Amino acid sequence: MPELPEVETIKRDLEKKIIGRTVVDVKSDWPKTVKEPEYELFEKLLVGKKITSVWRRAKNLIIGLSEDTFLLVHFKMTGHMIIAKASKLHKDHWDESDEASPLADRVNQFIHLSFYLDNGQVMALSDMRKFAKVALIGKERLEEILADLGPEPLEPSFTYDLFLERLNGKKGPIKKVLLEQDVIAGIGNIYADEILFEAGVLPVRLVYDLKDKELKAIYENIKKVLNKAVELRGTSTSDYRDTSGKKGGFADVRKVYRKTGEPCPQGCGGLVTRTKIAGRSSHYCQNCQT
DNA sequence: TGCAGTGTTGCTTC
DNA sequence: CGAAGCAACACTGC
Repeated sequence: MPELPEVETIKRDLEKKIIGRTVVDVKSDWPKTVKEPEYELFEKLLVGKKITSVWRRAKNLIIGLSEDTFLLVHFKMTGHMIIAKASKLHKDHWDESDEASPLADRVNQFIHLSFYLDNGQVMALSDMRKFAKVALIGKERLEEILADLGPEPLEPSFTYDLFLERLNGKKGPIKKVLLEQDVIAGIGNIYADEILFEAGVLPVRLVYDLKDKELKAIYENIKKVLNKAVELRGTSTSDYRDTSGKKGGFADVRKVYRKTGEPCPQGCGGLVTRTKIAGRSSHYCQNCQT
């Protein structure tokens, strides 16, 4: 699930926990996670590199390393990063009474790539479905990979005019277009549904058909919903956890996503309905959204 | 028991 | 060419 708010949460945690550390070892039981360079070289190149910065672009996490190299991480469906003492990642050391331990949860068994650091800690990629991808690349390659992404919706530079410009000429339902990373970067299925609910706009509505007032409401709620989700450290409907293994708080305040059949939270008397748009399940209130 | 559904994206197919 | 479908993988719930 890691969408913009989840990756932002990971980024902020990592900034506090890993900057200045040096990678001393790399291990993986699923080398396919590494896209480039080939795994053996990836491991070899990483050892000895110092972590200098942590960034986010759309749903990508970027870890800046010495010698102008970058570790690019995309979490896809179930990936997330865990920081723990190296000893905590082995079952022998599992303390079941420790709620904050990543091992208090079903996280450890899905760790497929581990970066051992020079302070006895590990940064570990936990990823049940093994879709996550990482790459170790230079600046030019990084820029090439990120080149097609649309604007960052939480940046002040993402103005209403820019939003309109990005939507201009886009075909199909608004829900589908909100998910397109080259139009606006970072929105996924959960937040697209929540944004459209707050805006009172049905997900099937065609972009060219939306009125000024509706466009404005969507624009404002992109910022509002994403900011709220960042504040609450993301959504954990399933496997997502922060770097300490804790769940995000947005799942508790979400209004429609995966609430099919429940009464509308606005109390309008309608029920939350589910439909499929562009192959993705979409949740909305037939009463409040028009 | 079995199969549809799950947060993403990029490749294949039509 | 664009759009739709599916594959990558593992698990949950009906």
